[in-house]
Amino acid sequence: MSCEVETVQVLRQTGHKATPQRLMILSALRHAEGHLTAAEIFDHVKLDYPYVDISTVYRTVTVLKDLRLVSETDMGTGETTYEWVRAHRHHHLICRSCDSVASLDHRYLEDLGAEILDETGFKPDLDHFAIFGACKDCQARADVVSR
Amino acid sequence: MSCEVETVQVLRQTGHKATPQRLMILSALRHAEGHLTAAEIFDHVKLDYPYVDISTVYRTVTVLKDLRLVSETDMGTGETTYEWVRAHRHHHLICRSCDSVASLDHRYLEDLGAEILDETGFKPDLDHFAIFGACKDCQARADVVSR
DNA sequence: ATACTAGTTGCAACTGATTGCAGGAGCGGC
DNA sequence: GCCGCTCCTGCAATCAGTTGCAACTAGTAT
Repeated sequence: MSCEVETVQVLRQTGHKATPQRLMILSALRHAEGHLTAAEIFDHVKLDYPYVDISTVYRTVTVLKDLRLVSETDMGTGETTYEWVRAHRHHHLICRSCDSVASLDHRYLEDLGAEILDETGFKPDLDHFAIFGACKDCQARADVVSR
Repeated sequence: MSCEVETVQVLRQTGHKATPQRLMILSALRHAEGHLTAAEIFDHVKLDYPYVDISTVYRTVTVLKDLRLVSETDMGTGETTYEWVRAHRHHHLICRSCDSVASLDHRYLEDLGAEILDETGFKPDLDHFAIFGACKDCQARADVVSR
């Protein structure tokens, strides 16, 4: 647990409290590479503080998500995953057939967002999407049965 | 229950069986206006056949979803909703602040899909999206706190 | 009509996630 | 340093959705 000063400020400025539990959850997310499930965060925090409750993990990631500090993604595995939001915004292309995951630059969604805002006035959040479909290889193999 | 002949054919052609339970679930979805939750489908079917199990409802909508006969949408209410796929493909713009729901024409997503396919070779499914964000009114009121 | 088989059902147990509540703790003001 | 308001936590109950399994059945072949 270290260097979380800015995050703590963001929390306080928005009327939230910087509790030890939150800092531990924050730290787990910050120092992880890529996505973590709620259960993984839970296990990680338990090493330092065995009394945490899983509901605290869920409530904390909800707060962090609302503050746009972490992104939430349903990768289609049954468990939702969370990721610390870093500089490089990206999305995931998940193949329904072979479950491979590729990255998609934020640019594509940015254009879509701008277009929707222009034409409808609705300002979409397109922070972190999981887009399902068929990857190149599986299309080639054409064993994608769907219809 | 009527006029489900084509659907029954699609089921059979894909190696599925047209069971009474499925026909009732199908009928509930077909004759409903808009979205239904699994629980709503369940209640509806129970009127005709009180022995259905909720797991049958879930398994059936999964099959129908895979066949692209119904679309699944998480409207952010905690319950997933299902909708019979009709001619007019559309998406939903859901305001995080006031929970209002607006429609978005499929065209926007179609362009994005084509672009992704061209540049990455990944063929995305963009059938029916729920896009969260801030509606025009709530942006104006600027009581959208986020960050 | 009968038999066979793969897909389906209902049940019960289970998993991931959410919620209500009473006690506890952060943090801004004095 | 202490007070008090508000937010937060852990617990337990609950909800939405999934899964393993044995019994059953739609649809096909005979």
